[in-house]
Amino acid sequence: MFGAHPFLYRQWLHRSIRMPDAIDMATRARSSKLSASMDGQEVTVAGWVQDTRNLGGISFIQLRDRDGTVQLTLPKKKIEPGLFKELTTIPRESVIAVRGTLKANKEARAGFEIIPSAMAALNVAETPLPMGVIDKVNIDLDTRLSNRFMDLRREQVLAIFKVRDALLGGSREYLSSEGFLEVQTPKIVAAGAEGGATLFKLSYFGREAYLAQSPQLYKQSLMGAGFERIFEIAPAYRAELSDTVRHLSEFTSLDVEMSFVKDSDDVMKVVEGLVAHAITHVSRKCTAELSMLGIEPSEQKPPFPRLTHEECVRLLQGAGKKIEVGQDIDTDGEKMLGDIVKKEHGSRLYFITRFPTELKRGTFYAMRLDEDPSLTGYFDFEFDGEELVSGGQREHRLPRLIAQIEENDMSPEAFEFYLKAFRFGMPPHGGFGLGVERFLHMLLRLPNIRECVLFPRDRVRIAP
RNA sequence: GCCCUGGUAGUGUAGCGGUCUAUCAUGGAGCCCUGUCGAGGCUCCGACUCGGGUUCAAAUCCCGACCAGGGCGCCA
Repeated sequence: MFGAHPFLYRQWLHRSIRMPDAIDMATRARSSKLSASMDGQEVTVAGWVQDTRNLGGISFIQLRDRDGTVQLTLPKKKIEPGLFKELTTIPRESVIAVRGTLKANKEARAGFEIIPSAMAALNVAETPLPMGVIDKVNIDLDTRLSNRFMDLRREQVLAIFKVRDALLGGSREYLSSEGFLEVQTPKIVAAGAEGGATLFKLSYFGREAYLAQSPQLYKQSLMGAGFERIFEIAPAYRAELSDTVRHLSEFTSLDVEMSFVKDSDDVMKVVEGLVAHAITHVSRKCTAELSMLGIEPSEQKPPFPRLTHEECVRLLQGAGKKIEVGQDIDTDGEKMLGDIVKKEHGSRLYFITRFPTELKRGTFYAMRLDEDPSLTGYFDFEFDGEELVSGGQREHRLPRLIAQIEENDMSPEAFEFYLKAFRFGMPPHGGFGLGVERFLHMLLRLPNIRECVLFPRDRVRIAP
């Protein structure tokens, strides 16, 4: 790997220094563990040199780690000259370890500072940096993503991933408390849940295989297996030619499936319980991160409004949109609807229920309403006019399922492994899929969904 | 895939036929400064995406390629 960059490799060898005996990494404390109450103690800190302010007779260095920054203060007369010189001239973003004395001091913003007595330059950064970490100039998202390892050092970017962690943590907490079992299903599959156009094809020991676009068929198989209530948080792959601020080629899908439901409403209750709990969890746990991102914490209380697809169309017609009942709501209509529902129901979160069968055509496993087969029990769950969740009760009766597969011009033979589970005891069941990045995108009101992924994959980007 | 817009120092930009030896900020190199935290002062460094064309003259106009941004369709 280094073969292509001998220069970089050589430089790395030269500039890296073994940890000197004066610094014991076993005692290293992260910035959040230090406080003014430790006045006079010897401490070891390590991190990235974020900023150096050399005023001549005194210097200040902000040393950053995952938790924040700590200030190193170097009064020239009290620091050994060689150490002063080394610390004040090391390039920004170099990684260093420092031992020193913690001093409580009201003049320091944190209320304390560290007076260094020894340092180790663990990795000296080259200059100039490909992008600034704390510079006050804008950086294009494309530049940021091309230098993502450096972009992720920025505190507001890191904050997104701390929120993501809390969002998934809150989701797991809720689902676990509701008796759902966390599972993992294969991502290399022989057949897709929907049409073939959106599948990434790959060569599997000479045979054709695909990256899973959804765990749908496996989730349902597990209902046949008697797992009753399961969830999965895993990547899903879509080879759609979408190039927008809300699409990714690889995204994280939070999928839920549950047996013995009476109808889609049972599924909706889990959706709203999950979403409300996750938002509340984030609001309580990530106050600092939310404030850094300019987001007001909010606690959402279910139930959320439920509007039938037909009602939504009528609302849009009332607002002057050209649309007919039974017709799909386009992107513009979806956004309008988000505004209307917020105004009339006071909620950013709502369900669109009773989707017309015609609009869920690819979704052959959707159960249709007995009283009106032109409608399904399927719903979308929307957040500020963006689709967050799609789900509903599945068709568990084999003859109808086969008929619906055939109606979609697909061959039941291709789904044999899946259909087999319906022949030997399949309970009525339903579930949903939630786009984790979509959730973050809307919750944090980020301009682009790519912000929510460490290393996003889109139509053109496969590196880094 | 379609429509629109744009590519100028490491980064973000101004300029949009001659006055460009290309603006500003940020950054980098260096110097001064004992309380910085958007530090301050001084010096220097660093760029017109590529290929054709039009013109006396192209960063600037035209064509193509490549790259990027926004929108649509589709979807989580």
